[in-house]
Formats: sequence, structure tokens, C-alpha cells
Amino acid sequence: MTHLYHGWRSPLIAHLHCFIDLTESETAALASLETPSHLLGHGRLLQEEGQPFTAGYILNDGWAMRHKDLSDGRRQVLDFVLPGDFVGLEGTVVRSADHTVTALTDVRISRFAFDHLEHIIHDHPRLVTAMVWLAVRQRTVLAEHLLSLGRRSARERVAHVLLEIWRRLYVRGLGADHHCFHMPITQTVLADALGLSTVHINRCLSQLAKAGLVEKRRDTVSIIDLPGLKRAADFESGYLSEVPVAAGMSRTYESPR
Amino acid sequence: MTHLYHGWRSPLIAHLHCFIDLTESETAALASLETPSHLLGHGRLLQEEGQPFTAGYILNDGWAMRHKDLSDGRRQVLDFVLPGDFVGLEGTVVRSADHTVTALTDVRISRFAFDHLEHIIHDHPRLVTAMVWLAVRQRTVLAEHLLSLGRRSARERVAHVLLEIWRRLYVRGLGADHHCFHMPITQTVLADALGLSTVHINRCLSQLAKAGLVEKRRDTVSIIDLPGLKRAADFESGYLSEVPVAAGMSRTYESPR
DNA sequence: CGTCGGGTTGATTTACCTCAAGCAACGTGG
DNA sequence: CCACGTTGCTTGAGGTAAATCAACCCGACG
Repeated sequence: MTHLYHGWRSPLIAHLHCFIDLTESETAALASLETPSHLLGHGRLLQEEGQPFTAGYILNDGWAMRHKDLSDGRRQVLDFVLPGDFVGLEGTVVRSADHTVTALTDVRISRFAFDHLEHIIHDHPRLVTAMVWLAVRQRTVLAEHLLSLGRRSARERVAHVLLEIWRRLYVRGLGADHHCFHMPITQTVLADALGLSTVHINRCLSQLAKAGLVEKRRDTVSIIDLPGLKRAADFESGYLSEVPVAAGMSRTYESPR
Repeated sequence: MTHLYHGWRSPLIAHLHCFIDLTESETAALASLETPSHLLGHGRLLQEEGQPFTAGYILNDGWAMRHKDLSDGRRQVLDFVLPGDFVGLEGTVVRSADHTVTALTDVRISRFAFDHLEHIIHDHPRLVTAMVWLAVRQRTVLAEHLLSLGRRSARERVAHVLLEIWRRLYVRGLGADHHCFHMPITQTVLADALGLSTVHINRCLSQLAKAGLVEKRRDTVSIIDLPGLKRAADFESGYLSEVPVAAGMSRTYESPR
């Protein structure tokens, strides 16, 4: 809880730092994955369901979404990809993508070859654990998301997703300090994430605003009454805060010396 | 597609075989995880949300569910644990469980120490890849589940989950051959998995039966009209069939020689 | 100045829930 | 062997949360 934000420039490093103290050389190795970054316009795909993986990505800046679409146009957003997230890491064990990843804003990404990743891991075996941790945490978010869609009311869902995003940004050291953060997504996207209609999203949002829990200007959300919002969402703050696992790092996924 | 069922006694091995040809010694190593198996009555917990992990499990026989519960009693089943599934593998990188796992039937499980797993992986580094694959695949199932809850109608959800379970059993070589399989769960549990009420589950189920798509005797489901059911669910059979990734096995997660 | 993507608001419809009752199957103890 | 409670399935009636349909608004942008 005390070590959430460490002032790293890279959200990836900041995020991993929740879990593990990286050495200089490990940090440098990760940085080498992040270095050559280029731009992608919003709406562009990072990967597409059914298509084979060609490389891995790190999202450096901007937002993206993982989603699956049905043939008749219905869409489900599985998860938001925030700065510091990997995209397409599964490509290391699986041939083709099971979901699409689309840029929600103009984004800055680093593309890396799986071979390069392999070399890095070869030299810094502890990083495997770190990546597995990232994957496990992603699954945690998915599970919470599933709980929302299955058993929470629309109002609760909206309240919950705001808190989740706020928390996730905070952990990466991305200016979510003053209970206020940048959320560059349309209500349509939010609807597709929460399994609701845009109209209803809109109503829930204004309802929360009217209740004095949040405030929303275009692209920016401020949490006015944090405990109130948590109550409205019955938000378990625990699930996104991770105490560094001292023992874990020397276990299991570490390669033989 | 051709190598779905190989006749292994162990569902775990059968499942992994979709993805990777295990050597004799790798198979033996996995078997050593599975050997000391003991029984647990239905309703018993394998792990509990918030509690620290103490060991890992393999489910040898019977069904279990992963689930999260809200304080007011609402429950969301995230996933069914079928024979051959690991439980609590995340314990290797994370301190405490983010969801509960409960036995749905009397089950036979193997409990193993993380240390033991560590030794095995030390001796058989390829198995790390196999486990990562298992984790990735689990996430695939979760994602599909999320799509159901968010964007599919009740009828589609029910149809879909039947097909999914049928497929998952089939892949492990668990008598799901004649489009007919054992499904030892109550409609209440199914409701909690699909985010619906028991009453509505019941209605969808009988509707599907009346339409001549499935037949349900107690604990057993028969798929009468497979293509029809697939249409009712718009089921993408692709997402659960995995062609072995020849290249993948020598990549990335393999430890340095 | 028109167009366009996105947000807002109202009216109507509907898919699913809740409540409630009845029933079949099963175990348990007398 | 029969009363019994229990647990799960089934069916009906009425209610409601959220969808859909349909305007209208507004700022951005060419």
C-alpha cells in the first residue's frame, strides 16, 4: 500500500514494482523492449481475433481495448489496455489471437520480436515470474469484470469500473492523484465494456453525478465522494493492490541457475 | 482437430497433449504431481478468496467451480473446474486467492507443494511453457464467458455453455463422445455461472429441449441437433481447439540450457 | 455553414427477475 | 414400510431494470 508510486517514468516498470524490486539490469532489459516506440492512430488494430501473432507490443501511451465481436455487430470489451500493459504476450505460447485489440486513442507503442523477449528472459530469468504475475493479475481483473456483468446492477457496474480504472492508473503512477483522472473513451465503449446500452450508461453516469459521487467533464472523471462511490459499487479495494511477495520471487518460474 | 483424444488415462495429460507432445519423463514428472490423490466431499473449499495459498491442486475426478461472492449473497461462477485442471497455480506468484474454489461434487484431488512443482520444473523446463499455455487457455475461456454475460441473450448463453462444456470434456478424453455427457450441476449453479435466475435457466433449457436441440435427463445432457445448437449459440468452435504449436515449444519460456 | 460524432432526454417495449406454489426424487429416522 | 424434511425442478403471474426507438442538442471540424 505504501509503495504504489515510485516515480518511474515507465508505467510498466512502476506497475511491476508493486510486485518485485527490479535490479538495474532488469530494468534496463525491460527498457530495451520499450525503446523503439512508434505511433498508431486511434481505431487501428494491434491484433485481430483469429489472426496469427507476429510480435508483441507494449503500450506506452494512450488507451486501447481488448474486445470480441459477434457476427451481428454486438461487441464486448473485455478489458482496457492502459499504458504499461503488454499486448499479445500470449503469442509466445499460442498461434493466433482469441480477441482483437484496438486503439481507443492515438497511441504510442513499442513493438518487439518474440525472439528479443526470449533473449532478455534468457539473461534475466526472474522476468518470467514478473510476466506470469502480470498475466495472473490480468486474469484477476477479468474475473472482477465477470462478476460485474453477471451479478451487479448497472449502477454498481459503472461505479465499479470508474474505481477500477482510477486504481489501475494510480498503481502505474499515471496522474490519478487528486481523485481525478483522464478517461478518453466514449460512452459507447463503456457500454460495450459493461454489457449495457449507451443510453443506460449515460443515465447511470448522470445519476452518480447528481448524487454527488463523481463529476465528469469531457474525457475527465473526478471522484468527489470516494467512500460513497465505493459503497455504490461495493468495491473491494484489495483486488488491485498487491503487496510485494518477497518469497515468491525466488520460486518456481525462476530458471535453474 | 484430429488429435483431440489420445486415450490417456489422465485428463491433464490428454489436455496438454493438444498442445505439446510430452516426453516419457515429462509425463512421468506430471504423474508424480498427480499420484497421492485423496477425496473431498461436495461443497468443500479448495481455496478461499482472500486466504493465502498453501499448496496447489490437480482435480482428478469430479467437478468444482471458481466463484466470487458479493457480501449480500449474490454469487458469480467464473468457471468450472473439470478433471485435469490445476487449481491454485497462481499461488506461485501471488500471495492470496482472488476467488474461491468449491467442489460441486465429491472430488478426487492431488495436493502438491509448490516446492515439488519447482523441482519438477527445474528438471523439465518445457513444462513451464505447458503451464503458461494452460493459463492462457483458461483466460480464453474467461473471455468467452465474459462475451456471453455481456452480449448474449439468455438462450444463447445456455446453448453456448453446453457446447463449451461438451468441448472441454471431449478434449480431455472424458466420455463426451456420443454428443452426450455428464453434467453434475444444479440449475442454481448454472444460473450463477450465466448471470441469470434459476427460473430463467429452467425456461431456456426446456425451450432448447422443446426445440429439439438438446435433451436433459438428470445430470446428463445429450446434444440432439449439434448444428442447430451451434446456431442458437453462435458458437465459434475454434476457440477451444488448439493445434499443437510446433515452434512455440522451443521458445521464450524455456529455460536456458 | 452544414455535417458528423457524441451526448442527453423522453416514451415505449421487453427480457428477465421475483414471488409463490406445487411436485418429484431422495434420504432419514421412526 | 411409511411419514418427513430437504433439495432441486417446474410453472404461473406480476413487476422492473434495462433495451430500443426516436428526437434533439452541441461542439468540433472541414
